[in-house]
Amino acid sequence: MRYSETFIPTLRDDPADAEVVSHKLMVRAGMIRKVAAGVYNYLPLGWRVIGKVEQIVREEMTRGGAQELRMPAVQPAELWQESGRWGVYGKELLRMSDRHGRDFCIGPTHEEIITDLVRGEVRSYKQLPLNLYQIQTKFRDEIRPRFGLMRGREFIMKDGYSFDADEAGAEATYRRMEEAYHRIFARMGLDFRAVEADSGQIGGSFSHEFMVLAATGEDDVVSCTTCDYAANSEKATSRVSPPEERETPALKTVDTPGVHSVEEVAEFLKTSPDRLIKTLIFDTGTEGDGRFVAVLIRGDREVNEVKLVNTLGADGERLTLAANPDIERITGGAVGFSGPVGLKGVRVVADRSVADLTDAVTGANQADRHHTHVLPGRDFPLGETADLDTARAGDGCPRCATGKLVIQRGIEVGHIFKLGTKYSEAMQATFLDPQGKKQPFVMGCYGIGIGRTAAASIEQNHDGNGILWPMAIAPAHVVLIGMNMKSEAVRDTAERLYVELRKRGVEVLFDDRAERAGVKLTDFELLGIPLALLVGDRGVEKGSLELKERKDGSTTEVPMDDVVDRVADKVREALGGHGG
RNA sequence: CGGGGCGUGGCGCAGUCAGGUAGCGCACCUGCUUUGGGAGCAGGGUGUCGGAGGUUCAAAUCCUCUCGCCCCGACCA
Repeated sequence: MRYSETFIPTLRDDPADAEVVSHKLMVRAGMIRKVAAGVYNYLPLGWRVIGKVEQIVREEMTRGGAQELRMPAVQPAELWQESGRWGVYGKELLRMSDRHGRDFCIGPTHEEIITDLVRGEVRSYKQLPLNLYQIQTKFRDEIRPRFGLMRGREFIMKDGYSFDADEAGAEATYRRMEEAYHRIFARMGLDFRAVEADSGQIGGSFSHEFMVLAATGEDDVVSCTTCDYAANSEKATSRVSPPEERETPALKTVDTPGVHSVEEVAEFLKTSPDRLIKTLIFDTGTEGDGRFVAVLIRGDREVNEVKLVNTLGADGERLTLAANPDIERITGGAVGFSGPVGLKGVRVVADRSVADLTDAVTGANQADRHHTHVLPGRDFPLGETADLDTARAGDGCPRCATGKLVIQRGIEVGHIFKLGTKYSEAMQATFLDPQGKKQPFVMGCYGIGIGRTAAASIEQNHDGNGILWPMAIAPAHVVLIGMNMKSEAVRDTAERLYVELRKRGVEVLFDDRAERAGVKLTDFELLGIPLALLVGDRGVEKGSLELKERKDGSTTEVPMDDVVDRVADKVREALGGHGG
């Protein structure tokens, strides 16, 4: 690439509408331009980065036994109705109709399409396993797109789907994909963690997210300081030790005038927040008897709503805390004094932390009154219990005995799910097993945000002057800078090196512009290409050129005759055995 | 959807409170000089001030509506 002929519109100032560093730098470096909220143009340099990321993904998916194909972006509503998701996917699904009034959507994901394809073609267990993927533009009408490529509405995703004959096969495929994902993100030089995750809207039995650790991440990653436990905060559990066990005298009701909050109650009754039982009335938003649910949790802990949604089988978008009049009707008392003792006609779910409590305190379902000396199981039935607790930094690790949990921010760049038979059953996608019996496919699905991965790399690798691309996904390996293109000697040397470097498989951005050296060096730093080879009169006369590392700004003198070898070696070394 | 903020040459912004000929920096174009860390001098304006309506002798500025964009929130008892 000759800089003078390439469309690289760099900017001196940060764009006014960008907040995070990857967004600012990708715009400034002339890699992306916004078209609408969450919708971008990918300019030549940005598109090269995307291409590099895609290529690494392809290579490792192939190694993991997957095959690339391509499905349509526009999908008919019927398939979504069949899977049941047309009704539940919500406003994120961009819907439209064609000239005949038939409903379509722009695919946010392709479980329906692939399941339809495979059920139509695969008849026998002998044709399994099958692992298919594509790299394609997706559209999700996000509530709030933001941060450039980190959360776009239109975005490029690698989505893969596997079909196995049984659980064991599906599990093996899942492991192969998990390994492939580790290789993919390691090759890109990212600092990441694979964490246990909630499977959310896609559904299924279990899943892992691949999180790039960065302060601007939108997710909280909970991990153990000593063992390898790591989970999304939506899913994370922790060891919560109960307060000291003690004898519980007979239940007593006491006046607590004007005392509402957990802290106030604990102080007023001379006890600690971890002996309180908070009772929260949730509204699932559905009609009928099961609409309201009372949730019990220890006073010093907080309900994890994602876990609650999963436990209740509720719709996460509809679940809210109940309105005050509803609370008063259900508990028969004032808001702020709810408690499980004598609570009737409503489903009660307790967090595990409540089961261990002795000599506890709860609201009495009357204004300004609480119960003391409450023993779960004795004073109220301890029916349904579940893990509903939000893990916190400093909590004990649930897996090892000694570790403490820490919380870091992470960017979700990949997500793998074991789907089981959720879609194959809903869509009656079956094959014949060796006994000639119909069986539903056991599925998995595997996503990677291509653009988001590029953005995450910048979040993790940048400095005050610009981007620091790892060699593997940089838009070029080296910038060949003609320091003064008016000098004939410089021009001739640079032109010769441009040819020779490319012959050696090095990707060169030849800065042949009639700009001053300072401008070129500044742009080199902004663009973040790992190496710069400086060709100036000084070096040409001396017979040695300067090779500059973007990462630390260091410069080494290389004899003219060795320059091509040296650059080629450095590139090969940085790619770690994977070709350019 | 709720709250807040912002829309003025390509980009970043001032001007809006207090109505009176649309500005600054960068970029861009021409010429000369300069050429190893964002050059200097001289000349050049490329704008329906997001849009529509209203008030006024007069609107970027005041009022109403509308569109777009950004941020926070949409469980925190």
